[in-house]
Amino acid sequence: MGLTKAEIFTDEQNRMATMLKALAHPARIAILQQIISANACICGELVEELGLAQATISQHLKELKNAGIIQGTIEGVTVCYCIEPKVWERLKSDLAVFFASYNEPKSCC
Amino acid sequence: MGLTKAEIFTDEQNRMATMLKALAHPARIAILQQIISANACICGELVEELGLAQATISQHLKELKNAGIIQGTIEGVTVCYCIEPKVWERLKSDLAVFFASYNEPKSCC
DNA sequence: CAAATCAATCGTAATATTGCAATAAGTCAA
DNA sequence: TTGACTTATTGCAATATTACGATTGATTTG
Repeated sequence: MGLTKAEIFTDEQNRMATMLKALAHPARIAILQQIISANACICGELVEELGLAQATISQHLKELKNAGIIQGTIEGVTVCYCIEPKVWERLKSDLAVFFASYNEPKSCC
Repeated sequence: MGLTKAEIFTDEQNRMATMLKALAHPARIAILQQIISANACICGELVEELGLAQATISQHLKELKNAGIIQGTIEGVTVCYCIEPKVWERLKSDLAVFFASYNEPKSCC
């Protein structure tokens, strides 16, 4: 169907999956790495750095923005993107909790 | 197109995106939580726990297995799934590094 | 061996995603 | 106001994903 049955899962599971999906593309990973390494923000330099069309980059930025991971501020002609600290920290800690919930193999198949 | 241009990204970015994509579905999050909380392993109990058809669960398990996150062992008639410790730990640490690469807002838009 | 049981696979339908060209929309500078 | 420039949006085309019924394959039990 291509349609997730969101109603049978918990809010936590849905939220987590949504955030992970926003990250689950190499272009979006690359965009985030660029934004982070440029310390402050970036705009259409992303189009030059990555080898994708402007429309494509804009679309990926939109998805990251929809997930709340980044924030975009219009600065004259350009748009400045940066990490949304609270969402970033929350996701970071949610993932840490999730991954910590598995504690080594005691006995297994 | 629906086809990612994997060749323009680094191996690291592609690998990370692939792993995240494997996690990026509420059913797969739920499956992993079940496997973890059942301490050892599980099999078709997942079909009962989650409200999805057997074929659907099997498909999700296959994706997790393809990503290397879980491992399945045939035990008679049933199949026992469990976390693959090494892959789990590696992903855990890769994500920790990724999320730690952003250190609070110094000055931003 | 036959029946029962469990899981994987196949086939199909209904979306979703990715990527881009073309175009629109916004802002600055002259 | 008119260009020039930057980003967003629209409209495709080409896959990919999600879900399930039906079937197949493997294994145990009667």
